[in-house]
Amino acid sequence: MELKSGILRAQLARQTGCNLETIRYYEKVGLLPDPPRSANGYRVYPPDLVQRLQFILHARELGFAMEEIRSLLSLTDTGAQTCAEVMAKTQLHLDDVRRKISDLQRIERTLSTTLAECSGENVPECAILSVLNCS
Amino acid sequence: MELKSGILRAQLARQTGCNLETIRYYEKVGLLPDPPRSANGYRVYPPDLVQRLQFILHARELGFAMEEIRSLLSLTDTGAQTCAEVMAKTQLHLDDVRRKISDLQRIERTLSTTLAECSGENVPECAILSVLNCS
DNA sequence: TCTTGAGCCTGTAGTTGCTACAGACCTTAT
DNA sequence: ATAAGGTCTGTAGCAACTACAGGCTCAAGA
Repeated sequence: MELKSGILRAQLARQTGCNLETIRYYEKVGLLPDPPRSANGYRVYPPDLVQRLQFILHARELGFAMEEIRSLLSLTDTGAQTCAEVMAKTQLHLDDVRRKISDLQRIERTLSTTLAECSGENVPECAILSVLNCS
Repeated sequence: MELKSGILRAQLARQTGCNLETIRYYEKVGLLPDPPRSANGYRVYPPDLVQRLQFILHARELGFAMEEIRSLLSLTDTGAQTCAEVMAKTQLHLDDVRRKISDLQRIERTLSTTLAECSGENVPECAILSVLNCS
């Protein structure tokens, strides 16, 4: 099969560590463009898509939601993005991450202090059950 | 409508703060039992279901997954639960919570240190974009 | 040449934990 | 008589994927 300077989906997946099906999903939701097709209908990606997909995957690792990633990409797609804009979006995401951390920390404190009150023995009375049953 | 010592779904929702539809959902997935019905087909809950639903809601607030709640309930439903069993399940959940916290903290550190490197000005160069674009 | 196996295509279903309808019934009050 | 509100059922939608099933196509080996 002749591929003038393009790669197939599995190669894109391998080069980025992305799941094969996820690539198709990102295409469906518009994070990746509809790629050109070869004569037999196979997707043929230009090599710079490796970079774009890696951008998406890195953003995902940092917990950005799809909608946030979409909006970051729409900035860079114009080529006229500014650090100020990117910072603003990132700051909002960071606020969200911090909220999640403190929610989880509150849960962590409740669980660990309650666990510390448990006898851990083969008895029906249990501090955790008391907390869950409290009205 | 005659309800011998039972309450309707909306009342159960009001008394627990639970969403109306969520009650039906918990019934469908087996956390709440199929309640008896009045002549017209309305659900009529015995009053102790308030307690059970509150147990579920408290567990959800503490981040327990449905499957974990199901397993806690199946312990208490026998009436022969032990503190040791409940502790073991709770400890597993706590481990999970702590994993999530440290994942989020890693993200938080990356985001905040990268943000600190940003100029925040109206220029295209941006530390965040560099991180997202790195290969 | 035939066949086998791998790779690609599409569409769709499943995941978790809900939430929100649509359309039909029933009850209560005016 | 009718209007407003409650209840019922089933189903669709959310995020963010992941994993099939069923059908082509392609390259390599016997």
